[in-house]
Amino acid sequence: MSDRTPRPATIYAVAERAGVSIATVSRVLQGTNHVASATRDRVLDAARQLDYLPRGSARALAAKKHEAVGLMLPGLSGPYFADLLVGFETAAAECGLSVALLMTDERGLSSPLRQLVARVDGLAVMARPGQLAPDDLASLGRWLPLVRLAASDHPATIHAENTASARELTEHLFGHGRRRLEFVGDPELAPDAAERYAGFAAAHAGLGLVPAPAVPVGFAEADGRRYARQVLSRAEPPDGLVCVNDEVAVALLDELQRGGVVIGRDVAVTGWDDIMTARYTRPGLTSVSQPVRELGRLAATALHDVIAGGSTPGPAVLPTRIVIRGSCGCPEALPPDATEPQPGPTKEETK
Amino acid sequence: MSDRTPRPATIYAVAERAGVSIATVSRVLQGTNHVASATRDRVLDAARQLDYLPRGSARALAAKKHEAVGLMLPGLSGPYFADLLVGFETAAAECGLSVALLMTDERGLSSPLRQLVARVDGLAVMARPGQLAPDDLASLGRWLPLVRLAASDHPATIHAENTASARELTEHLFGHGRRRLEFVGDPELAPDAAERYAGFAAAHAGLGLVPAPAVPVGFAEADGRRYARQVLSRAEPPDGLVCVNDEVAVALLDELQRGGVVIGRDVAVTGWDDIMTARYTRPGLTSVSQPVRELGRLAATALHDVIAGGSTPGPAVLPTRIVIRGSCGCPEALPPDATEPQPGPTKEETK
DNA sequence: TGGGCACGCGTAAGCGCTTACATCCCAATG
DNA sequence: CATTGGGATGTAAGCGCTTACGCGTGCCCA
Repeated sequence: MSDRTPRPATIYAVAERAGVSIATVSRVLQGTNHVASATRDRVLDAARQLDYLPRGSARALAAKKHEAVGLMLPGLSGPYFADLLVGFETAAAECGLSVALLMTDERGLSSPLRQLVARVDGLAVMARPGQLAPDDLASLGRWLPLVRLAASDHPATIHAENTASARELTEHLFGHGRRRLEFVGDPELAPDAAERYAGFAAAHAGLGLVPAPAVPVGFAEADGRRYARQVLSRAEPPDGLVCVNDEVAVALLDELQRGGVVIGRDVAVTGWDDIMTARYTRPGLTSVSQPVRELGRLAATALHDVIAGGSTPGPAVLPTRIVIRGSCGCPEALPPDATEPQPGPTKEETK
Repeated sequence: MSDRTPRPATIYAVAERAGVSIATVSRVLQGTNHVASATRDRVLDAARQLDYLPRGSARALAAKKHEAVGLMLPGLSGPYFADLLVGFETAAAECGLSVALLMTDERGLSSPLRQLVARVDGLAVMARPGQLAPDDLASLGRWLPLVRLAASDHPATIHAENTASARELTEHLFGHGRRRLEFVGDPELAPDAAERYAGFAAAHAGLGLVPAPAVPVGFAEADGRRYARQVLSRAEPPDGLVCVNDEVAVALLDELQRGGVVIGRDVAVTGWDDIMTARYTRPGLTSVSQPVRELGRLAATALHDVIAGGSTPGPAVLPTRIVIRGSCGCPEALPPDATEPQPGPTKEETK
């Protein structure tokens, strides 16, 4: 613990011990240039004996690169961000890049952001609308390669497909005979939400219907619960609820059930993201599965390409997959009463 | 995008523009020492005009500190790690520290780890047993302050209480009249798991019973499913299953239900972590809630204290809370058949 | 046998900051 | 009026590494 050597070995110590110059040590350690294998071994030995570890800061300063990328997220609640992060980190590591993380849920972001920007070679940003002024972003882009996540307004954004899936999902509910649909989620809160509502509206337009206005609620369970209670108190409740994400959907579903509503019969409920919980509600939650991890991975590799190659990162849109379970009204191979045996896995029809 | 200036402003440019020396610029920018307010304003102006941003690497090199801490995790699956990360990042940010993240699920960790260690002032490590050789850790500790997470063998570990809660949970099942209990989880896979099994065993010992050997399965849903199928095929199945975490528990619960087993009547099931899904199974999953976010927060602040103060980080053990729902056999205010209205929130008795 | 050419390695010039120390100037003091 | 002290600023020495450049070998080929 406390036998931490006051001054860890430097490249000079290694060079001296190996009887070579620091340049040679440097060459050996990063594998550039040719070094006679005998010399290399001596250097490697010396480094090992001294437990040498090059200071990242010194390397970064001299080489003018950090070998690190940053990821800025608007919070880390829910499985969505965790998965995104996994994909990002994995891909970054494969490219030999460290990952610096910044969550800026509520905090004033200016100072931490600058700190982050000063220590990475590229940055992936996912931010809520209004969280980051366009000026800030422009200024960021002047410093380093930038990739935007799920920002429909940005040219080089990378995100999952929303509008078409939302339309298809909505049409699926129409197919179940549902006509009084509502979109539960605030389009103002995220570009993704806006696109999903657009798809919801498009499906209505396709049938000559007028979509109900979006229900402006947040992304958390509490938001879903709250709205469910409001629905329960209404004289003419909707017969279908297209939720902006699964958190809202499962909470809403749960609360409606507690209010005596039979999901899939009285009302159809759908979510978005296909989180773990969607598989465990009764009925299972029909949802839209996004390749979130892939999204993170793509962000990291895009950054790596830009950093390495210098090309501008292109936009990308990833495909989604509608996962049908019981909450939309589809039959489900599940024990409604668990006393009667019903073997076999959940039926998950994918389009 | 591509109007990225080839050479961003340095401290020299700012100094020149402000008509002062770089020392003064440095002093102004980090608020040390006294600088005449007129001078300060000139410097600040110049910096703003040039959009100056100090290179992190140069600062780190000169100041011999990175102002960053690292977090090493064995994967990021499930809500557990995400929450831990949130706590860690939040606290680190409050201390003015950047966060570098390293996930080392399967990868050979040597190289990325070294890269990480070279760029932070302190490191919090959570690793599976055997993932990190004791030598590695000792060597790490020689480089920088280290905090271990959920590593019962380490002196300065910080983790949540396990044994007592497991014992209490097990005794709760005894109270339901259960006698053929099994612990589903591999004590070899994590110190936490070992401690939980120890508590499970202690409860048995308290009643003069001999605990069944632990069922060595992993932490994932698939592990729970697999074991459930095995249980279903047995002549004399257990009447209580204490699972190492909620992922395993919910999957097992689901699979048993599909096999016709009535949870809470035929068998009691409990989990650990109190993840979101635990609230949505039917019956709800009885689980143990850990202050995971607090754990992350504690790790970060501990590191900060060590870095700043030089004191060795002390161990810490955080309290847990047993959350009773229906899966253990307790009555639950839930609609078994959702056609009959049953208002009111889930009853969650906490000890 | 000599010129050229790789190859292997050392020399030294930075990279952009922090900070100990020196310096300057002016107000306060005897 | 000379002296002194201290606040404001400049000077310069690093921090530990990368890398352009160049020198000295030994070897091949003419």
